[in-house]
Amino acid sequence: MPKITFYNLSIEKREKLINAVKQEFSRVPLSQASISNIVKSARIPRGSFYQYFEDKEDAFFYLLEERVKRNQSEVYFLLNKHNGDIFEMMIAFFEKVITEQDENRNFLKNLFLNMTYEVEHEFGRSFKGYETNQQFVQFESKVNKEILHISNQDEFKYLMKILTSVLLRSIIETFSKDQSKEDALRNFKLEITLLKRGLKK
Amino acid sequence: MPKITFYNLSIEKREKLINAVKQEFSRVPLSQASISNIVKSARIPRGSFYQYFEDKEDAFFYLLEERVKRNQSEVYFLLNKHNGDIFEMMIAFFEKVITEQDENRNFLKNLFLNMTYEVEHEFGRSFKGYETNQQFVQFESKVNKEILHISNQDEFKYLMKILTSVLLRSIIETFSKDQSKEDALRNFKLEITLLKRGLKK
DNA sequence: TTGACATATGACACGTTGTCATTTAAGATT
DNA sequence: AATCTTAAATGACAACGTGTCATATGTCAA
Repeated sequence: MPKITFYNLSIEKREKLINAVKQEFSRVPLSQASISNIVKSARIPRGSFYQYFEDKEDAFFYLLEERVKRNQSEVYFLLNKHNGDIFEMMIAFFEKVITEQDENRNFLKNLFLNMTYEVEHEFGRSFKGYETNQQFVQFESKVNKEILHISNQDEFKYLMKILTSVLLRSIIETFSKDQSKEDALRNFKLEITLLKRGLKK
Repeated sequence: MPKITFYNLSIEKREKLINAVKQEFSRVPLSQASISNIVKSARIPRGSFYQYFEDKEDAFFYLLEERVKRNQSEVYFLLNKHNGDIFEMMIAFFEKVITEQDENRNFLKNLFLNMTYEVEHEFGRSFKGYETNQQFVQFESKVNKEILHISNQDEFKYLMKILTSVLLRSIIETFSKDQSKEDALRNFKLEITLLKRGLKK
């Protein structure tokens, strides 16, 4: 987590810093990003960076968390829009992510092509909320369970795990192969179809 | 790929080097591994390392590829053992990976908790073989398609994609949460059950 | 013995990281 | 206004890691 001093920053200075951070993580993935570049582009002395963040990772996860918060709103919105149909929500979410433009796209590309467990775990919160609160229950209540082939609470969790792992892998494939929106969507929809109807006769 | 000089090495020296490499990548994930440590533990001069490998990644992927080759044999073996039932093969493979012991386990843990796209792609070859040859067709021919709910060649590919992504995420979860073999297996089997019967009523 | 080629070696230049002693700023107190 | 106190800013620096390169050493054939 960013240090208190970060939050005490004036809006302008904070924006300047965030932009520099974003720029660096859009340029290269976390492992290749350099603090030297960030401070250079934000025009702050090196020591200052460490006044605001613990390290590279800290800055990266700050950015990621902001994105996850936006995702959560998006997920709610899409779930409502599709009347609680989780499959349709996933497809809409998939489409939204892969059509992101410009710097955001590069950030996402670097993010998805370098999905360590920690990053995946954080990103997964887009759908689950944070354990500490009741967001998962809240989320669950928005889902139309009528159409799902599950017999208990527990199975719903596994269903979500399956869906998010297929979603993630599809996004990764899209970015890695630079697939067109159309191709990517067709592939993902096909996988969802298979998932819905089952893999075994 | 390792350079020719690497393959010209005497068996003893090569073993010594490989062990040092393995040790380092069992200690920490790729991004944190250091060549300095490797050469120290292999007792070779720094320059020699670069005589054999391009860089850290090169050494890492060499190790990974060796593992993938072994996986391929294992997959064939397990597929035969279970009469072409791909679901049973997956479960058996899952069990084998998560019960790996000692240094191998640490290597795998670092591997799975830091699954970048490139690593995942390489690892995925455990099931698919290499594109350049007919291994995928060969693999496919060993699978009992009778029990699969697919209507064409193409759908089989998607089915494999789904299964491998669920398998991977399950392994990752097992390592990240340090689950017991029993818990992990129970969870994975449940997911396979859901996958088989379909997620939608 | 010599030449030609492959391999080995380790010092070095370069870049990056995180720290810390020092300076500067911002309030609070008298 | 002068002084004190605490927070924040600064940049030089030590420590470390990387990849290279000029030089040394080994090998083998002519």
